[in-house]
Amino acid sequence: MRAFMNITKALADENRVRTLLALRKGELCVCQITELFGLAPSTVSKHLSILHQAELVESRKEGRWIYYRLPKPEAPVAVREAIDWVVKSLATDPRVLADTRQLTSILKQDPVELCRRQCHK
Amino acid sequence: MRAFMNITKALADENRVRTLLALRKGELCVCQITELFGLAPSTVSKHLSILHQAELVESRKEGRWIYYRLPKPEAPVAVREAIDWVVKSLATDPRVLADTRQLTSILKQDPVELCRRQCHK
DNA sequence: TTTATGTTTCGTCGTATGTCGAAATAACGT
DNA sequence: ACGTTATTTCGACATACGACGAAACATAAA
Repeated sequence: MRAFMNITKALADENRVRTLLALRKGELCVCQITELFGLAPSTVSKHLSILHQAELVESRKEGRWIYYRLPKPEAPVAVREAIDWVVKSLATDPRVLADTRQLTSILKQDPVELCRRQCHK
Repeated sequence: MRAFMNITKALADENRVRTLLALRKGELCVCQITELFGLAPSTVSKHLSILHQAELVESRKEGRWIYYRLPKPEAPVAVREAIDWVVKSLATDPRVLADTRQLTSILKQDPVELCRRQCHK
C-alpha cells in the first residue's frame, strides 16, 4: 500500500505526469526538462526525486549530468502498469503533443549550450 | 488532461483508494463507509464527491440513502483502466484484506441501526 | 588547485488538501 | 405538519505541497 500510494501521489501533479511522457522517447537530463517546462531547476529536481522514490523513473550519472529515464522491464508490475496507463491515456493529449514537439526541438540543441542558458537565468 | 488529472488526484489519497476497493463487492451508502473508516460523515461525503467528479464512482439515491458504486462498463476507458490497476495492485494488500473482512461484518448489520449509531456520535 | 557548471538541498512563501463540527438540505415516519 | 435522520455544504484549522532563490555539493575544465 505504501509503495502504491507513492505512485499515485507522484502521478497527482501535472508536471510530473508530463515528465513521464517526455521520457518516452529516451533519457533526459535535468536541464532539458527544465527547458521544456520553464520551471526552476530546483523544482524539476524535486519532481524527479518524487518520481524516483515512486520508482517511476531511474537515473544514471554521467559526469556532471544526471540522466533520467523510464524504468526497465524488471520494475515492479504496479509501476509498469501505471506508466502504461498514463501513456495510453494521454498519448493524444494536446498538451502532451505540444511537449513532444518542443522536446524534439530541445533534443536538437547542444546540451552544453542549453544548460549554460539555464544557468545564465 | 484535465479529466486524467482529476483521476490521479482522486487516487492520491489513501482513504479514497480504500473506498474504491471497498466498492468492489457492490454499492455502499455513506454511513457504511463512515463506519468502515471511522471518519466523520462529512469527510466521507467529501471524498465520495471527489471520486464522483473523477467519474470513479457513480451514485444512486434511494429515499434518504445515497448508494455509491463503481462505474458501469460504459465509463471512460481511462477510468476503467484506473480502477483495474488499483484493484489488481492492491487486491492482496493487508489493509485492504482487513477492510474487506470488516466490510462483510458491516454488511451483516441492519443499515438503519448502523446509521443511527453514526448519528449518536 | 582554482574556477565553472549541473544538480541537489534547504528555507521560505503562498496555496491546496484532509479533517472536523455546525448548519443546511432532503426525504421518511408519525 | 412536524420531528427524525441520511447526506451535503460551509467555515475553520492544521498540515502537505509546489514553487522559487540561495547555498551546498560534486565533477569537469583551466
